[in-house]
Amino acid sequence: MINITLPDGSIKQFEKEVNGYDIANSISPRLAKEVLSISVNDEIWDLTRQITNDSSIKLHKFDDKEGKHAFWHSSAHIMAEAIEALYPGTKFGIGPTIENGFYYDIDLPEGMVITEKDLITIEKKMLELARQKNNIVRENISKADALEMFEKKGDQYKLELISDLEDGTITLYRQGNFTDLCRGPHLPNTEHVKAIKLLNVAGAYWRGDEKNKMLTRIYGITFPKAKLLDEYLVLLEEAKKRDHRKIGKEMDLFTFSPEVGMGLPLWMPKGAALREQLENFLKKVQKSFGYEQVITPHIGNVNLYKTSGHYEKYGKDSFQVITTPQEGEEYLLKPMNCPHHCEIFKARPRSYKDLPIRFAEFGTVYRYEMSGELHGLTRVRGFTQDDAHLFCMPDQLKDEFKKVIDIIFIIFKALDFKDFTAQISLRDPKNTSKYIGSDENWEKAERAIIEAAAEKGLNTVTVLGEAAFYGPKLDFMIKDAVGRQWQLGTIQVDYNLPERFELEYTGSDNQKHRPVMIHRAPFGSMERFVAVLIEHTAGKFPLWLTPDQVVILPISEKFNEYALKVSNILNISDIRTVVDERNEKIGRKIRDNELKKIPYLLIVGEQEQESESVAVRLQGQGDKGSMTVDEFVRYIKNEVEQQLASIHN
RNA sequence: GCUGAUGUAGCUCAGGGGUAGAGCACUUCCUUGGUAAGGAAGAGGUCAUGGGUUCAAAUCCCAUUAUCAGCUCCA
Repeated sequence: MINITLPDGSIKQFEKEVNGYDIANSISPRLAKEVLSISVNDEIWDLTRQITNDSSIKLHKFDDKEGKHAFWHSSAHIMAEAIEALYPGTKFGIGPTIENGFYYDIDLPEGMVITEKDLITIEKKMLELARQKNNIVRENISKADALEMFEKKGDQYKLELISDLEDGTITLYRQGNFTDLCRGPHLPNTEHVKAIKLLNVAGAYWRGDEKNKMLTRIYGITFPKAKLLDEYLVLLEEAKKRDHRKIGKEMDLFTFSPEVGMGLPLWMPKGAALREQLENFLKKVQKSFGYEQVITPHIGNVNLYKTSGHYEKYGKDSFQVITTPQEGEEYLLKPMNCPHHCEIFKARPRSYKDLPIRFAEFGTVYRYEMSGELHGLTRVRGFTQDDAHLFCMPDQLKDEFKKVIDIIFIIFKALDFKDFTAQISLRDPKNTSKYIGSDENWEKAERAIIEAAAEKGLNTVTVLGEAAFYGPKLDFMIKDAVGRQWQLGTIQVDYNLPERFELEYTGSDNQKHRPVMIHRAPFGSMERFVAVLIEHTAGKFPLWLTPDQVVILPISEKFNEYALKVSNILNISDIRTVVDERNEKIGRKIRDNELKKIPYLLIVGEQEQESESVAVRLQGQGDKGSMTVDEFVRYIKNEVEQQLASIHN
């Protein structure tokens, strides 16, 4: 007699051992049809695996994360089966599931390539295989047998994977003519896979190491119903419409020119206006947190970066040194602001009474990113950090750190960024040579971050090996329109640069002490932040921020007067006269054309000359009815002030 | 940097060894008071750049360059 506890706490009894499929069937035939995998005592199993002891279980359908995982994992196997059939001799790397779908890394026989056109053929083959309704069978195998089997197949990638596994834990999955090394779990049968879309094909290094051979990676996604696939494809299309590169072009926010250079954005008037609003907003917040603005040059002597350690780490991969008519004199385009701010700290003796000192600068820096890395505004070679460096006593560190988290919260709240990941990035304990500074300082710094984040009640994920070379970080990641994660805000604790720059303050004991440094940039960079902001709002910025208030008075001699009133309170970068004396009706035509480009629009159309009343409509907010221009100005002023007030509180 | 794809008018794209195409945008005129109006006419392109093959190249081949997707990297 076996007791199976269901998620609601009820217990079902079975005469003898059962599997997930039997349990589902005992509840309802419909469930049995839809169920894909099962959690047994919090371990995910195949439906067909026999449960021999009392267990608590949960059945997973496609709606569950666990169900999707099994579904896509099996789909990856079906794809591999199809590829093996179509391209005999192909060797297989790994084929995991990802957030949306799966991929498989394959090594095609010499001379063969798969291009996007071939994906349709593979899709068809996959559907054909899925329709064969093959059972997917799990099999335990000894390490020796597994090695022998893949040796025979000549699949060196699987052999490499197997050699890293413990004997006794190795399982194979078999469906049709295809067998793969796999931990599982899988669907019981291929028939569940009804809709298949292979999305793209790209290169990927074996085991993610650029020294290894590059394999062909095929990405795909599958669904149990064709309708779900259609919905997903529509979603993808919608996401592409929010791409900041597309919207940026349409709204005339920024552009690139090959003449200027790749990865060097040119901000157009509206984009510059948007940036200015963001900068003003953050400056105001920072001022209330006791920051002081500083300004430093765009270049610095090479020695500055040799002192900081950046030159040794990044020198050869950076824009190269700038020489001068003076023999031996070398400068570097500023790749970061920290060393400059350290020198400001050093410029005069500091007392413990002055700390913390907080130097802020919208500092433009230049980094030679690899050409394949450049991506719209999210990854560029010249960008402006909303940078600040806080110098404090060790016992002030945690408090200061928490205050920076507060600033980031203010920003994310103001711009309605709810869906972010807070990532604690620590150094890789197995490879400490990549980092500078003593173990003791690293431990102190890492502890400070972990504690501060915990005390702020942040849900964090911890990633080893993601720290900066001088210290650990707390990074705030946000996804773009198509689900790629980008790091925005970052807070870093640093005991090392103060040592390298020999920074000191005089303590209450009249002794010299070393301050601790916090590097932080809540936006990350203006460029990347604007990019993510565009994708989150689809270009419909909040009123207080938008550069695109266009006021149009179709037929009115008072246009200039009105425009001035409105522009005094709004950040209007584009007010266009639409009154043409020769033909007063021309105004309408311009307005229609403008409309196409402007996602957020104020239209003020005069209705009755005598009363000076206008029709106001905020695009995206509907009609606001009739009001006079003065009323309109007051209304907008009020709106903007309210928005700003609610943010700053 | 690596693998693959792409580069044709301001934008979105079709075409393709022998006068360069469409829609939208732009200019002028006509019609039209209201959130992507209609009509007529016009302007706009060494088909990314440089070589090669050919009687002939925007088209085929090679190289370069930029963009896109992914990998790697990200102070």
